Amino acid sequence: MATKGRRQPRLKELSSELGLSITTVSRALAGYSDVSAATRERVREMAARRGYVPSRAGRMLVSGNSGFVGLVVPLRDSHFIDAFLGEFIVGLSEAFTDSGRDLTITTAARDRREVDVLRHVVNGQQADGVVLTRALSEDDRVTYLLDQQVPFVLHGRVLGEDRPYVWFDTDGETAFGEATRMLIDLGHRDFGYLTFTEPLTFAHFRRIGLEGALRDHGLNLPDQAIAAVSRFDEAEVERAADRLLSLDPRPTAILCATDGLAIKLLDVAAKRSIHVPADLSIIGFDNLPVSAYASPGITTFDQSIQDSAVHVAEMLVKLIDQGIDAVEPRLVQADFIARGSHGPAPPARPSVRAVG
Amino acid sequence: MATKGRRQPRLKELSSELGLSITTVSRALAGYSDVSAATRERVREMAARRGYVPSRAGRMLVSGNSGFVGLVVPLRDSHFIDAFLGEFIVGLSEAFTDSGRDLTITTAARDRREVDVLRHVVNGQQADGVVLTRALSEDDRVTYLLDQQVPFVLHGRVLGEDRPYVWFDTDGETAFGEATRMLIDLGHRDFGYLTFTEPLTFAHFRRIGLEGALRDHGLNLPDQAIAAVSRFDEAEVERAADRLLSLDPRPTAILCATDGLAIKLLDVAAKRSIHVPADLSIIGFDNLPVSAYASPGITTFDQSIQDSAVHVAEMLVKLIDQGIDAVEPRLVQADFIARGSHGPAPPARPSVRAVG
DNA sequence: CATTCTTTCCAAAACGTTTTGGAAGCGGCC
DNA sequence: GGCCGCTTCCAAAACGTTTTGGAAAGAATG
Repeated sequence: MATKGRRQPRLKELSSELGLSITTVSRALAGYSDVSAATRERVREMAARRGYVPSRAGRMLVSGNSGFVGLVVPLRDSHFIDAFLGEFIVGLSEAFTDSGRDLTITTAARDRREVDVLRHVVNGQQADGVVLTRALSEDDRVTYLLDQQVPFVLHGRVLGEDRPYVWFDTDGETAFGEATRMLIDLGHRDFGYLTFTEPLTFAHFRRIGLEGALRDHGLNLPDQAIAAVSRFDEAEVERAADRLLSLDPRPTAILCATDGLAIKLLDVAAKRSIHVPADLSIIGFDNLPVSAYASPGITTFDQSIQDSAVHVAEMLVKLIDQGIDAVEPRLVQADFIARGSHGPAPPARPSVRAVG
Repeated sequence: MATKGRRQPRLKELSSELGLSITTVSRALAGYSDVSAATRERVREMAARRGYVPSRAGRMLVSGNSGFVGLVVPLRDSHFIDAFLGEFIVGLSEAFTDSGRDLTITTAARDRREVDVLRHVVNGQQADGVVLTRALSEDDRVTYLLDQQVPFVLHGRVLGEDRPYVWFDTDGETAFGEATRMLIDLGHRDFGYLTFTEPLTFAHFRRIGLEGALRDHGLNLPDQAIAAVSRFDEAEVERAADRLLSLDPRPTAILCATDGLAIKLLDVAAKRSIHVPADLSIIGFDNLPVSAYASPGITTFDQSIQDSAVHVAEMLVKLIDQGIDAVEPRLVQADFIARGSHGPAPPARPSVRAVG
């Protein structure tokens, strides 16, 4: 056992030292009018001097609210996605603190599914609401929280949920649609898409944007030009990139679901002496810090993770305080960041088959 | 007011449904032997079916422990340091969850000093222990927590605190000492140091390492070759880097307290057509993801932030459970990551003064 | 049969807070 | 003097849990 630290003063102690009842001290600190100005001052002075802060537990018990907001982070991902999470957490924490709440972070370990951890957090009443990141197309966390009527905000969207819920998302469909149109204007005709096998909703929408724009121009994305990799397997990304670059005809433009993938693809292209952007245009999403320093810099979309976090936090606070009718889901546009990884399509060259 | 969600079942409810007392249900779930095996099973089955999780508040109240561990994050810093924080948080959370605790994150907003926030967290009994990052040479947080006898682990060290406390640090002194010796062997004689004005202890030790190695070789670091910048002011970094590169004689090797600074310095050098590493060797610290992608890649030291976080978490858990005698402070060595930003000293060239 | 020991259960207290429903004292009013 | 209203205070209850100190019933022991 650790040596018990000097115990913090509690209401009982303050009240006996002041010769007042617990009730009066509590009400004085809360600023109620049924305690005289003189007493109020006396109480406040004493509380300040003793550094009194009400016990969270006592408060929770009577109010039913914990004053905490929960975030369940999934088992550890690749390095790049962790970067997202870190920034997101810092942004959330800042915004929640502004509203007098604190953020608690629980990890879904290897052996506990996220929804189980969530159930634990919710049923243990250790959070008045939760934030969900990394939405899946069909997400059991969303179903569960809706069933339980627990306030939550989803960063991202799910597909096919009829009940209303609060989400915040970046419009990847529009972004990749516009990127694709731009590339078509630059002469590109053979496209590829590098994405994740996990049914991440954002990857879905980005693909929809790409395919929609292609269709509008009478083009299409052949199945073999879509490479999907698990986000837990670094090596697989290289193999997938390699496969895309071996296609015949080889795509002249590859859109990547995230910057993390784009950077890997850039590496693989370099190894095969495929010049970017002369031979190949690459476009990513997220505007990771590294993307600016890759050579060439990755052309990408910025969605200001910290801003997203702040919005998500504000939405959740509003949801908790005022109910679901007070808050609208929100779709924000991503900013296009033009850097060096895209350019005009290379002059048409005969396919390997035509040569052979 | 938000619509109250379906209330979670509590002990009282379970007990009345089972026709048992609250005590028995509680003890059955806790596995005490004074409840029959049959009853225990019956209780457990019911609890599982109803998804019962004990209320954190109730537990806290009686046990005096919150089950939370606190982290107070300082007001928002520059982008690069935030990257550190994010990774650190994810590592912490993972390790704490393994020990059955959760991490709470509170932000020191613009107007609240860190130590005040800390006082709030501690006196409100919302954490059984806290983690401190970014140690300052003289750190009022450490003084406060020692006074209050609150368990804490400091990531970093302070100077001149006599009482024992638990810290975890990376040996920047040895690292920069060795880097300096290596650079001396490569022919460098004129060194510079780019650091922070804030009295961050890690910057202090890194500088000690640099100066110690210089002294061993009869060299020294002139005052004007030390440039210190506030970590909140991006523009100042450029000015400082500029100033270092304008010295006469111009340093041929500049050590930077962090990779963030090193990258800025690299940019400024490029703008002035100073070639790295031909004209200037740069060495950083932290091994940020971007450092690998800068060109040339930054030679740096890796301290595996996630591993640090895990160690810090484990130390704190031990400290809380077993007391301060059970846990030793710990100094770990950083890994040298040789990349392209350092090399042999350029051939001696006459100083500006000698020419004029 | 009376006594002790086990087994199985439970009522009550305690933790710290806020809220509810008064109570006491006082001055002013009829 | 009796009544009212105002100001200022407080006792008690409630929130959910764990622990303490039994109690009741049956089994083993004398």
